[in-house]
Amino acid sequence: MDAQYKPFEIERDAQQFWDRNQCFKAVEDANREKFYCLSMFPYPSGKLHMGHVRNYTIGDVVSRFQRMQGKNVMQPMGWDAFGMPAENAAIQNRVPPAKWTYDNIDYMRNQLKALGFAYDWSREFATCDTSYYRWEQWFFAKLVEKGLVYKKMSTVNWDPVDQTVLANEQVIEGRGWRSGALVERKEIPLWFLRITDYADELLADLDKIEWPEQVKTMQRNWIGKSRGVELTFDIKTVDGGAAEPLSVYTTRPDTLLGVTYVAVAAGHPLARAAAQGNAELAAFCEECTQGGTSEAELATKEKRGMATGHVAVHPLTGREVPVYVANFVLMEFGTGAVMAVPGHDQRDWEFATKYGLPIEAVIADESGQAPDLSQGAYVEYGRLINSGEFDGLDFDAAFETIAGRLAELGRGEVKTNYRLRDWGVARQRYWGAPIPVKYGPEGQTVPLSDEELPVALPMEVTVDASGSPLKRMPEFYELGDGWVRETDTFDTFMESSWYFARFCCADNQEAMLDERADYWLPVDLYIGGIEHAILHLLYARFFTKLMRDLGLVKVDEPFQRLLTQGMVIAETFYRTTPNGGKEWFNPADVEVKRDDKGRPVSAVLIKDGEPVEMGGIEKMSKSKNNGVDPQSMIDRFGADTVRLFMMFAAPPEQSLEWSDSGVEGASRFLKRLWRIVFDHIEAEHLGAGEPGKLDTQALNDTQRELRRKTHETIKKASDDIGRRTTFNTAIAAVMELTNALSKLEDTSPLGLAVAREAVEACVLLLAPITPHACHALWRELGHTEPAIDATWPQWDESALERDTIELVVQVNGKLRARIEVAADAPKDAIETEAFAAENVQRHTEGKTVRKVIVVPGKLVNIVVS
RNA sequence: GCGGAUGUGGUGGAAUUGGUAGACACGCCAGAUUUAGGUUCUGGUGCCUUCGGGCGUGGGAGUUCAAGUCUCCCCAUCCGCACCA
Repeated sequence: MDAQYKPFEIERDAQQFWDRNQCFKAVEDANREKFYCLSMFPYPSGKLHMGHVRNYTIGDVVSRFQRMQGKNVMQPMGWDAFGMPAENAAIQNRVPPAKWTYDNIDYMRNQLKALGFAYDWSREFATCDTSYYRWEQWFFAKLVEKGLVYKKMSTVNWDPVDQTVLANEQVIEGRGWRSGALVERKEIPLWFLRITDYADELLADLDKIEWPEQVKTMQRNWIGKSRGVELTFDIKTVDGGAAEPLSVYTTRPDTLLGVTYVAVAAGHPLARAAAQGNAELAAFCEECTQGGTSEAELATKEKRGMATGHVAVHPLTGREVPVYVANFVLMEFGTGAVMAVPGHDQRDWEFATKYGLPIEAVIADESGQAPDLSQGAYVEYGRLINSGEFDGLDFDAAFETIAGRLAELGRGEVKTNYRLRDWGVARQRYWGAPIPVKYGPEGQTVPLSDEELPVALPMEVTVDASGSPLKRMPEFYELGDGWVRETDTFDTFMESSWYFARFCCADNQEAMLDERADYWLPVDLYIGGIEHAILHLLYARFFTKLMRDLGLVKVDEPFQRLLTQGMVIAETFYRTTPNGGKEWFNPADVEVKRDDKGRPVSAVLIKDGEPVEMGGIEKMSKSKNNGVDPQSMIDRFGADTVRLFMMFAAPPEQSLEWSDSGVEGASRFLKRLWRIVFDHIEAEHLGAGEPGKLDTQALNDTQRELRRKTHETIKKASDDIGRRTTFNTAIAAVMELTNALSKLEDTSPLGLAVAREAVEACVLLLAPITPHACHALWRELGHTEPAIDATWPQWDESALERDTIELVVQVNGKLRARIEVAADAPKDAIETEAFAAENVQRHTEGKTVRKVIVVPGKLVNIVVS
């Protein structure tokens, strides 16, 4: 054994061993408990970033840990390969998206291999492989047959200069990112999946899965199930005629008597009709179509409106209130119209204040009086006032009574609503899976049959900024006899909604899924960024239910446990350029100066020695140039050091701050571990050649203490990795054990035996985290079976027992003494001991003891006054 | 704007069930070895202090014998918002 830790040799050897023996190839085995561990697959953007390394290290640690628990583990990897960046790269570099994507995949695969992840590479695929998306097309066609798909008009961001549809990301402050043109909202027909049909099940099944509560809450709020009333207002037009009654939905029917106006979307038929004879209103409606479609943009922009001149007739009182067109009401949401109660809704209040509309109180505050509405709306529940016959009712009674009255009058009904909207899956882009539908000469819309599938995406294309090349390729869409193929492609969320199932049987060319999916599913632990908490995870859950209902899988939910990992962040550095912009410098090119307490005070660029500004700690990104390249770290320290640092620096759910000195610390620890094991083996050789038998009855105090530390560490690390997934504290515990081990100077046979137990525990407990070093060390310790297949160490409860324990003694909650008592000492003996302590006497002298609290095993608190 | 989180020494973090705040590591200081520097090893390190002790977990209130942990209000930062992935 080499006295020196040489990570590059060790890592090469270990990886070759695993590869040669196909250690991570997963085979279905009904007699063993399975564990399917999955990390969110990457988009092949070019090279791995630290976020990937963190994500995949977590998955790998859990996979290797579960394998050591004896489970049949499957950990696959693949590529989420469709998406906009490939098109953008194609425009910039004139490389076809397919070539760009597959080149990136080749590079990134090698990076993953260098990190030593225990993947079953035989299951690898990219979603842009025809052999993958053909089944998505097949599945979509089945959904069309089942009526779970429909086409309807929908709003998109339209760039009038580039004549193309823009993603929300491509709309910067209301303008197209390339053209700079003011973006317009445009209506086009698009394909939708009926996710709302599954809203109730998606909501209810959240109770079945072990996900972080915050993620479940976000999904519940996103689905947004509410109970309310849908009611109608009669409309009197400007000229005194009648128009179609206006339908609105409200969750606060108790405030119905406080309605002082109603508002409709600019695209609402009522608004369109009113605009016809009203140039000013028409101009306003036109203005409302400008700007992006994102909810954040709509919600934060200035609320504006204009009266239509029409009036709405209150369904209960007959009162006539004005009808406004408002820019914050959208056709996509609900009925495209809202009733406004400015007294009890803040947004309505602001709008009413701005346009001088009446604000009336119909809900009493806690004191039973009309609330003060001069500074804002009163939005709490309360008893009704100024509501005629409904006065005095509380929310529940008012809800039922008013809903009942509306129903009697044929003016409304109780209705359950969802915030969730159906999923628009069509994109007007090239680099995606073609939607498998054809259109006939008489307007027929027909899903493609099995014989017509797959529709392969043409690979040799020229991409420019003016939209999908498919729309300019008759050889793609012309089918003859007047039939044409759909040129839209799928939302890339479609591919990521079922890849976890395909990993179970990626080699099946005859079917989408087979019985192997029943063996592996559900995924036991799914790991990925919190940014996917809603969309991706909701769509994957939805797809699982669709696949179940088509008989393809047997599970209701795809991911039993979920771990949402935090971001990787780093310090930023910049200089202000002469034109007022900022030039960002990579942390690798900057040297930070510290004061004598170690506080960073300034920084200079290494290249020119001139100062740079410190811009604060931010998420690693291209725009701030603060990304640390994982490859350069692997090249410098080796994969184990990078993995160890990532797992040690923070618990997985929190953001992790990159620190060069932290990485050096991780490297130092591995060197130390290596030397401790080396020294131990040397000591064994210098001694009798064999460590003595571990006779637990014969241990002296020091030996017993180390042995207790060993077993405490095993217990803690097992719980930290297995249950809590707090790898940082598991590592800290092992570090404590190595610290104790290096203090031990005992070369007696029994001492060596106790030390060996500790050394082996360290190696095995760290094996999932730093697998290469532990692979080598385990072999050096004389084991022929590889560390990956070693049994996870078990703790011995009897080793944890103590004869005496230390208790703290508080006086009035302040720590005053520590006492050593027998582990089984009775309460009164503990009290006596506590009062006997010198410092306790000093603080209780001349005072009256009011109370004594004894918490067994923890403390004694003496309350005096 | 709406929804969800986070905030603890100079720094990353620990404290799992309301019970010793600061484990472990980084940094810094001192010493040893070596010395060109680094490496390695040992010890110290929350702040204030009249050396008795006092203060201290973003800020303010509250519950409790006891609060980083529970409740209320406020501030700051981050994530998501349906065509980024």
